Amino acid sequence: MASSDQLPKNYDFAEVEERWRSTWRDEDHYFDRNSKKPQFVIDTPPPYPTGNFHIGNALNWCYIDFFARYKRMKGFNVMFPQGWDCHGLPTEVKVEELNHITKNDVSREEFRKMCRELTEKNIAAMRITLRKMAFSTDWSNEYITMTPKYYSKTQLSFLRMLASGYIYQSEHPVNYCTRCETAIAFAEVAYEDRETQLNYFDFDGVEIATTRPELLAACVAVAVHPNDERYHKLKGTSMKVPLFGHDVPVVQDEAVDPAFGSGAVMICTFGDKQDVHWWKQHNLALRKAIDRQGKMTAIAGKYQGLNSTDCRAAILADMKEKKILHRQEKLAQRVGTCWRCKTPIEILSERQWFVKIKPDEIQKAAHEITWYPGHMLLRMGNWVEQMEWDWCISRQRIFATPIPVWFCRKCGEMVVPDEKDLPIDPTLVKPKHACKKCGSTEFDGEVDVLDTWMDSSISVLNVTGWDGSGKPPYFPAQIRPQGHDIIRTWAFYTILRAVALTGSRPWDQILVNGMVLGEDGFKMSKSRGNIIVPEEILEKNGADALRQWGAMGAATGSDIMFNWNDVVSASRFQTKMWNITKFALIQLEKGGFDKNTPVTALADRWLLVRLSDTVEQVSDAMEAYQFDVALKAIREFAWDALADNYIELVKGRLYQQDASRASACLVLHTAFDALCRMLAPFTPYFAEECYSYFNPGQSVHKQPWVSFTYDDEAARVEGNTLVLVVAEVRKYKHDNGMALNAPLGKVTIYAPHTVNDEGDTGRTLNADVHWRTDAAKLDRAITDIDFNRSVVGKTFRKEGQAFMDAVKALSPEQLANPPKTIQFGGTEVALPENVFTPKYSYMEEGAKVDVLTVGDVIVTIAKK
RNA sequence: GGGCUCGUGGUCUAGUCGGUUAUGACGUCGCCCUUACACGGCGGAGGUCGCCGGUUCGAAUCCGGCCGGGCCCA
Repeated sequence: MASSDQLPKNYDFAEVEERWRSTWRDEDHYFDRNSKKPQFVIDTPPPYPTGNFHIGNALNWCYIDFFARYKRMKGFNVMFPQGWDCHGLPTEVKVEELNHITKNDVSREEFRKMCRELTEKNIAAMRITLRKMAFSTDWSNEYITMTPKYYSKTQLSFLRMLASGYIYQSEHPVNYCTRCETAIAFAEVAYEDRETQLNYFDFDGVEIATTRPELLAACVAVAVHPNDERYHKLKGTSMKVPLFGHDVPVVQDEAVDPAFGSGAVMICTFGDKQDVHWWKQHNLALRKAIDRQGKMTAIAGKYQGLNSTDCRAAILADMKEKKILHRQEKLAQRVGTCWRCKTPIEILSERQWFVKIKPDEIQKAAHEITWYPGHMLLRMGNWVEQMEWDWCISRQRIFATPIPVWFCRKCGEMVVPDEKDLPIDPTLVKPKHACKKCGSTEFDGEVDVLDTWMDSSISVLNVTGWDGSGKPPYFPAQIRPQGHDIIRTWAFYTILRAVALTGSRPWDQILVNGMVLGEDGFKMSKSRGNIIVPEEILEKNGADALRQWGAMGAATGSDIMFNWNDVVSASRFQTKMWNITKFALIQLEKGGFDKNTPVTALADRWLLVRLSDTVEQVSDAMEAYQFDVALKAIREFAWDALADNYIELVKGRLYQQDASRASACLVLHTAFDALCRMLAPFTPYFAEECYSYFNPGQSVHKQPWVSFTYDDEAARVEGNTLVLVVAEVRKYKHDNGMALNAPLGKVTIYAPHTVNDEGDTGRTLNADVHWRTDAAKLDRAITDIDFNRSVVGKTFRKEGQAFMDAVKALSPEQLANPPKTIQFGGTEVALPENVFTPKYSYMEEGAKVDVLTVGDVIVTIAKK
């Protein structure tokens, strides 16, 4: 044990956190591949390396670290890996920005190199924040998706799914961002409200309303509702498209809303998802009017080369000139946009690669996973149920995992590499063998690359040791922690891939965290100016305070508003605990106790009962990932039970030197030790610091989780009474304008049981206290009656009020000594036990005394 | 329009398989520098638990409707 004068007066989080950070060793958090302990593998989210670890990440990682540390203390072999999901557009855009180039100004390889360098720099910056936050990361299991080691696994998974028929290529309409010049998946489409114009124009004699006149060239049909009598005569005919002159059929479809616009609608390839639907259903022609750059194609005739906005204006102008534009109306609509750049997406038909979605097997696996909170499973279910198209996994970009296939230049045959040659970039290397079909040695490498989610959706396979040969050794993982915003992407794709590649669910449990909102209750955004970065909190209040906010800010799973109040109260709790530490150290260094000291005094036994309850509550909450409940119970025990009640009660005993002192010392030590351990997952720096003063050279993070139990029902009941009595007398002092330590004179406590308080009550109240078990010899008058309404209601139901009136009508003698039965409403009924408590006013031996009642305990205070 | 979710003192929040006086934090007001702590202690004020209706002896809690916020999706 260290000496108490080594403790600084104030807790200096900056100094302490820095010191432990440089003391702790990474190896202590490594997953042990030779361990016999049960495994607990975490499928940590690999963040996108933007260079800034934002507060949403921080919350997510707090949860992970809480249970990672808890599980280690519980004896699990924990793997808390750290990945980095590198590929993708934002980095490409950033590189273009920083270097003032576009991706086409340099070679693909040069561009990739620039992306890699930026990513490495960003990862380095984010690692520093992770370390400051004291996350117990397993750095031996770090993975970076842009490295050959990782993306060879991505490519292997691609080849396996290609071989098993999950992956195919096909020409199919896809969502396409013409600014990013790439296909995107539905999960990457963000819908935004926009105001647009609905244009009514003459379409070969029929009025048609459209929001997208620029797609006139891509018109392939006119659709009407089959029951719409206005258009019965059009059935089976064809119509001439204005301005362009090609003929299109008239089709009938129930999905046409006769009340919208004119009730006749033109089908274009493709204005929206509905067009795709109709196009498939009615087997219509395909007319591509917009190309990958968003420019009008040759079929747009004189409009060729215009972008869609200019084309729209030009076509409307031409319609006006031809006097076929009838009118225009404003219309609010939701348009699909690219979630990264907010450009409205186009639906283009392109040759792309797809992953087959099999809803049933995904649902089955999703249901085998335990979801925290449970309702998040519904979100997954809803998403799976309404999937219409397969997952488009090809992208026309550069910084991504290459699709490892070639095509024979002569016969078009697809050629794949040997698995042992992975990773490969088919644009840089050639196949090792000639084409099996035609013998040609001329090939074109696939230039499309993979969707980033193809990398990250095998994170769990990567960490559990998947290499394509049999079941991965640590699969499935125990838990996936992630936010609810990426259920439809990361969680969904991971389940899909795990099932496709291994046939089973990827994890046992999934813990879904909420979003972090700004202090104003809105999503954090630059425009609102409500962004809080973790670094700012680390600077002002330290990692432990930030972590406490993460635990207590809201129930696990619900959205959490950032709140400086919570950070401040977290810091105050640390101050309080720091002083408890100091007090305990000062008392315990005086010595005089050992583990075999008998614990006899009521206050001591009571605290052990409270501690036992707390340990149980906290442990249960940790198992259920209810970090708010756990930390709240810890704080309540430390602040309320230990500091405000117990220490105040036994202070006097600790200041003196006798046998009863040892009992208090043992209890104090037991409680303090348990507190350090329970705090360890939440406030690792702080818990380590406190623990180290009592156990120099030892780390609290290597101790087992608390398993303390103490069963003493009498101590619970009587101790609660004791605490309430003391509080009541303090309040009495307060009400009488006395200082809390002012001497009080004779206090007599009439309790139903003997109380061995070792003089604690008298010392803490600074009074001449006498505990007695006999009945108080008081003249008492009943002033009121308290009913136990839960008993009254259960027993008498509707007659409850009548019963209470009957009791009130009893004489004072009867109330003081209640009969077994009572009459009311014409019948005689048994008087239930504990159904009422009379309120008394007391006189002791004719002398003036103040009387307090606490439950069934009577306290008389004889004034001096 | 659909699904999910939330609505509790000035602010944030716990409680929600019904039951005596609705939890805590921050703020606020009063008293107290008691040999761990004034970054503290003790106490007070402050709530028609979104609104309306129902079930019940009894509803923040269960049911129905409405209003409002958030997220996801049409």
